[in-house]
Amino acid sequence: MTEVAVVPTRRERTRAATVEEIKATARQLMREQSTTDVRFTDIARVMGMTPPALYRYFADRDELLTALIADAYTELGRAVATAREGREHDDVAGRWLAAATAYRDWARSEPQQFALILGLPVPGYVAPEDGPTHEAARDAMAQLADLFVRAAGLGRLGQPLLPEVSPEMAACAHEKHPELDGIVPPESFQAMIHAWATLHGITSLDAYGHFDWMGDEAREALFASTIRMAAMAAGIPTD
Amino acid sequence: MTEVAVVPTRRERTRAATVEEIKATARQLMREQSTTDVRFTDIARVMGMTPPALYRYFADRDELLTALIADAYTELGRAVATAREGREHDDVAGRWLAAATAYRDWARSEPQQFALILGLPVPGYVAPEDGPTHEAARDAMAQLADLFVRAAGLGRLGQPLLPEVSPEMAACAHEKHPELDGIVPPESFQAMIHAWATLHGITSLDAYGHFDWMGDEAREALFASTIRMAAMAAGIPTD
DNA sequence: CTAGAAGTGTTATGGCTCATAACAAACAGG
DNA sequence: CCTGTTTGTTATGAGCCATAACACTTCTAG
Repeated sequence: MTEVAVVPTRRERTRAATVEEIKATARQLMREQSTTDVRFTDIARVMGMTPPALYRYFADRDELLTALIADAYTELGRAVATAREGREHDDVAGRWLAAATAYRDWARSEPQQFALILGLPVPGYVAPEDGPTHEAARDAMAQLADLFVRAAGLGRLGQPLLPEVSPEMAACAHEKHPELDGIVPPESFQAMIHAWATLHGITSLDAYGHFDWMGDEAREALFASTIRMAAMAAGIPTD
Repeated sequence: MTEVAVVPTRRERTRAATVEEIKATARQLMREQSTTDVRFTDIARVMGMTPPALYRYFADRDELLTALIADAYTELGRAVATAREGREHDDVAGRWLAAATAYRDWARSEPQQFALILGLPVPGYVAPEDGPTHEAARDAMAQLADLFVRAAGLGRLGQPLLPEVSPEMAACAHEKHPELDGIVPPESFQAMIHAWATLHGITSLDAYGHFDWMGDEAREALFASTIRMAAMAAGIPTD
């Protein structure tokens, strides 16, 4: 346990680079072919290798898929967090808008990866024990929760449009997110999920092309109004 | 053009029955395997046939997929319409709740088919010219529009939470849905899509298992509150 | 410096699926 | 009963996943 390799060796670096190249190539092919179904043959061909060589880096397609899911989940989270951090700490309205827009933009630019983490589980893929699949949901919630905690701390978290909460939801909030106790009231916890659902709905429909029948300007305006409505309904200040 | 076969022959009937059995088997396998990726081999095995026989009924996998998508779109529409018709004509609140619940229940019971029409377009599948893929969106909109038209006719369509509408959205409403002119104002048209986005978001997250971390009662309560919030925000009476 | 070990790539192979071709059996109408 | 259509079969080829066996490169220890 002493003297662990703090500095990666040359081999470790080249191996890591190859792993990254494989994943990047897979993502590129996913974009080009508009599918989450990646063929080892194609990845290898693009990389100038033969298919079996990929098995030195990933045991099978599921393992590659798991890595891609983990990456996607991380990248979506990072995109949202970065956008959020770009606004002042006390600009709650701006932070909600920025985070929501980042969520939407990432989904539109990477619809396959978005589907990978928040769509129907991929053919044949089974999420590993406590895997990152559902963690995307948890993380999205955590980022939203941070927004609500901050708004509450600033005393700017308004009452949601729907102030009633069922005992089950209140209990769920207390059990699953005890860190919010005394800070974000149950009705705001519920409203938080409402806001996320609205954001996720408009994003999904948009990312999968179901608003293609309307013009770009109208679609942008629709998204903006949806986010604004969600904020109003959730008690997020809209300034 | 005279004397077209109004009565299907025996052959036509058996053929249609086989087509239905193929589709039903495909749907069954989709459910059992939790995937939209259906293998001709499996369908044939379940039906006691050999794989090439299926090509007598569908030219290739895409054609079967197209048929399944068309069916799914029809069935979702029918499920929602049936639920809606189960309520009195003037029970606007009940109709919204019933329609939304049917939408969610169908998605939960048939997540693969739901993903087929409203998720990421399937690997390799290209929607035929004016195909039914995006029609699911149009149909969902039409059913919602009917609800709003009826509410407006009864004078019970309230002002939405967000009364402002961008010129682009107003123009889009006028161009794409001229039948609503003078009946459903632009801000309510916009609110209608907001309501659908919220419904679709909560439904997608639920159907794909992203609320599995909460108990069944909490999930039900969450759905009910979300639908109620959406109604309030859209100006649908909640009684 | 030089084996031997570890790592990384290749070709060869088996099993599975999609899809077509060629052929056989069942069926409808004169 | 006979003939053409429909519907099924077996045979076959191409492509992909995955493994096995083998070859080359790179690191490391003596």
